[in-house]
Amino acid sequence: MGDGKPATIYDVAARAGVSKSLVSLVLQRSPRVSDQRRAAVLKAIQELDYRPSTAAVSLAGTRSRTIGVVLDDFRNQWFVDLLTGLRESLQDQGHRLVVADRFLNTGLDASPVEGFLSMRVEGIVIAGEPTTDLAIPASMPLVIAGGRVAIPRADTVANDDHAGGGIAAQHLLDLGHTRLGFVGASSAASAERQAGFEQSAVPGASVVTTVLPGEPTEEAGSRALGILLDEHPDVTAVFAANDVMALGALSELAERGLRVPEDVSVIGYDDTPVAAMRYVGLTSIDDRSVEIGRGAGERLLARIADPRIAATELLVEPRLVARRTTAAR
Amino acid sequence: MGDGKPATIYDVAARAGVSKSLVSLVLQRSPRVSDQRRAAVLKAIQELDYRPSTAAVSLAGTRSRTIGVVLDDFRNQWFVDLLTGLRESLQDQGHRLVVADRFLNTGLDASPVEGFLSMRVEGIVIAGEPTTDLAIPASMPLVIAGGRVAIPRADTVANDDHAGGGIAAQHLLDLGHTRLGFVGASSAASAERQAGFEQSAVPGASVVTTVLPGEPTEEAGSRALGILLDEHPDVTAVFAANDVMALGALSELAERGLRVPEDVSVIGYDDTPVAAMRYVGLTSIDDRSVEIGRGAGERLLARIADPRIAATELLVEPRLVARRTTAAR
DNA sequence: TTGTAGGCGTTATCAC
DNA sequence: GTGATAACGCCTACAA
Repeated sequence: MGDGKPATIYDVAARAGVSKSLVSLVLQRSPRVSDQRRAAVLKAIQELDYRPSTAAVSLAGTRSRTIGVVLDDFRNQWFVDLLTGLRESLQDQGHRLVVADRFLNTGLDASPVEGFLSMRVEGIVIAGEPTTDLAIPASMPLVIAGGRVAIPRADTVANDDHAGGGIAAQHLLDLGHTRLGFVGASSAASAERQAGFEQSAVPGASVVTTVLPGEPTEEAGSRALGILLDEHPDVTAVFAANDVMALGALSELAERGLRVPEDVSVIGYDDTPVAAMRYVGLTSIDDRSVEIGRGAGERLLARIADPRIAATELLVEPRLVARRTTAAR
Repeated sequence: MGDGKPATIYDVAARAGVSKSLVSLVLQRSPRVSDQRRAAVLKAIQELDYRPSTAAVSLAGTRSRTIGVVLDDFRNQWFVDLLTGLRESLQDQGHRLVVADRFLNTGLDASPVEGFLSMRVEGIVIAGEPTTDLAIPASMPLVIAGGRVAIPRADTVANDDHAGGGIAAQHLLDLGHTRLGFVGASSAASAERQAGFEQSAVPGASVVTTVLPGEPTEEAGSRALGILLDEHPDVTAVFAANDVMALGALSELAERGLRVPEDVSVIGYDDTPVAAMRYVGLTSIDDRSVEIGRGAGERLLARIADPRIAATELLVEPRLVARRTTAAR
């Protein structure tokens, strides 16, 4: 099939011996078409390898049936599961997903949102913390997935960090640990996780913490744990604000000659792919990204249907994923 | 700005007191517009927060100025650097990048290519090995980035696996190792890397290999190294077909109580983000994804400009990234 | 340098 | 049921 220009409805109509309108009706699965003509049209579509032009569809139609997903960075893998959830809730309704991180079209657009606006998306999902420079029109249906910073008119669907911290504490208590440590950074999530951790742990154990200003990086994890161990060498279990910091903690422990989990148990947060690697085997708290995505999609659909509904906040319950880095005391 | 419907050129024209065409000319940076009118138009655009509709643009224009990038899976992080390179070479020409992995719009399209075809993209980049079920029209400008399976009419830009294997060997020889091992799987890349490795190593060292059928997974890396060490316990350095397998090798070594790099040096391939983590510190071969992306973008532009040019194959020279898992004998 | 008219491929609104 | 016909927002000759 050496196709020159893509086929149009006109081509299909001519080939099927019907009008352009009829083709359009078939495309939209209208029931008001005789089976005979429908078959003829479908046959022609097949033969011509016809494919509707999204440009023409969204220009002529009242809606673009497209949802834009803004990621902060393709390197933050958690979006993969989020997309799965979004897909589940959005594609049944025929919505197409378009993803972009902050960098994908820099040089063309100031922000990924710019591009989405040009595409006339019907709604936007922001994965993670929304940065203030996104400039999203007030009339655009919007949901924050995984972020805690609420934007007044936007729905929020996120993991329950406080509960997650509690789960981490309970796990360590169950294993018999009584001298616990927490390493964190200066983010809302870290603070929430810490609070939940301490609240659930304190009745049965002592908790010492080191919270470093700045991002929750591997480097920060190493430094924080170093400081914590220098002051409290008797700690037997450590909860890190996220997996990346936990990785930093692990390398710090290795450098100090401390074995994991024999000498110190370590638990992270987010259940990232790295944590699941056999070489790492990090016990972590699964933030249920798929669920978050599904919830976010549902909220967005509701908001698109009726933009005036009140903003809601949905918390998804996290759960423990036990691996090799935690063990009984 | 409670914007109801997005502004159109008509609105802009009316506000600036000019015709619609004039607005269009300004948008396209035409020099044949008086500074005065241009200023007026730009001002109106600002005030109305006008943004051209990509749908209308690609419908009316002769070209969509859009490039589709097909990823096999968002989990394979190497595409991140590839995108950087693609961006560098494509966006100067005003091309917009759209990415999709195999799953993004399943349920709507049979394959990501379907969606791109509907969008009337001007070209397609396939990241990694092209799967045969993609069904790309012969007339679509196409380049395979990072894959070795050539499609007749497509350009190929890839890392020079053979050279990379040689670099790995040379590194280990330089460190004084003489009993080398290789663990691989059944992929074209693995075979090439192995060949390059053996060819450069054999003069000065012995090489034993274990190649397992199937995918190059962490699990395969563990198994392969286990087999290799059982038969050849005297090996002091191991080259794995990729970082993931190397990770598997590392965990196998840990389980056997062998220290890295004191007892055994390990070197991977791809220089993935995981390898760069402090906790891992895996010496690896950088496949230069940014360069590959840049090259792929350039090839694609050339092919779009003249679809009849002969398909070319560009090999990018990889380079060593030495970290903690390799040391002198 | 500026304005006019036609068309891009599809949906939506009518008549028939 | 089916088929004209007018939008949709923009670009591109072409005319002025």
